[in-house]
Amino acid sequence: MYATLDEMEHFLMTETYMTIREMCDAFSVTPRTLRFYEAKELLNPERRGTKRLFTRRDRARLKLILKGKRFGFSLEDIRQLLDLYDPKQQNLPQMQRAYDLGRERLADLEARRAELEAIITDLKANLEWGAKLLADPRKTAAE
Amino acid sequence: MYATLDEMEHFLMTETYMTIREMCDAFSVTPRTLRFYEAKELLNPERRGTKRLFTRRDRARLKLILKGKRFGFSLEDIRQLLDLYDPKQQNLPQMQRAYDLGRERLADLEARRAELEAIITDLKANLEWGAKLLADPRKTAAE
DNA sequence: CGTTACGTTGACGTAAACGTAAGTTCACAT
DNA sequence: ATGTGAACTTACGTTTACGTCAACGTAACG
Repeated sequence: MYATLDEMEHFLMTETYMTIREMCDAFSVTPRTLRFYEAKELLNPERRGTKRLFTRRDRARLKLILKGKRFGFSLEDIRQLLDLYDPKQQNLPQMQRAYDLGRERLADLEARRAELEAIITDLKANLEWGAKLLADPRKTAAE
Repeated sequence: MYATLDEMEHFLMTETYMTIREMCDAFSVTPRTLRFYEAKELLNPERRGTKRLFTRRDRARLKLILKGKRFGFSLEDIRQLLDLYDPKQQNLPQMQRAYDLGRERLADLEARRAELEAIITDLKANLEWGAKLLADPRKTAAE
């Protein structure tokens, strides 16, 4: 589809509108997924007649959605985070709420980072132990 | 239930067996969840008669399960990781497979760590921008 | 003008991860 | 002997996040 990844990135950043198929190819999702996200108000593409036209805003949001999912956030969690990222807000009380919510999320994410760090360290140690065992099975009984 | 967290930790580490209720209280899960994990072969408590007795091994595994879930791993993903952590393995080919799988997971986790780092940085920047806006709303129009 | 390709809206199906209710059993106190 | 409480099994229900038709619209191509 694209000669290089950079070419795709450029397309993603510059192009004003993208069709559903272009979106699917660019993000490796199915049309069903995009329509589902729209139904859940995570995206809201414009329409030319009946067809969807995804904007840069939709692309930015989709990126965040996919990342969020990889960290075990539900779509509902993500929807709330998205509002925070959206420079379309101007209602002050609502902004304050989004801000507070954002600080909570940040604390949560930093806690996760610590956890993740621990898990990685742990797994590494375990793998090294496994490597030794595989290299010299006689050591099996050793502490 | 416990006077301090340390007391609970001590209980978790020293006690040989725990009932399903003790497990639920200690890990904030429901009985259904523990039985479900057993059915999926993520845990295998011993039995006194018909009742489940959870061992230290079960507790260690449950800890990992809950962590894994927080990072978006499926129970099936986790089941495979658990075998890797288990010092009960002696089958060599199976160990080799677990080892290889573990290295893949490690790469995956390190990639996630990078992503998480990026997300945190991003969110921080966003929050600071939000803080300024909240402090001085007139700046709304500024770049 | 037909058909091929792409897109749309329902509507129903499905896998994962439990929730929930119904009925049973077993230890133990009254 | 009987009730009370905790745990058990069996089985169907629920939520999330889509997959998978079916039936239709429309734009373009030969």
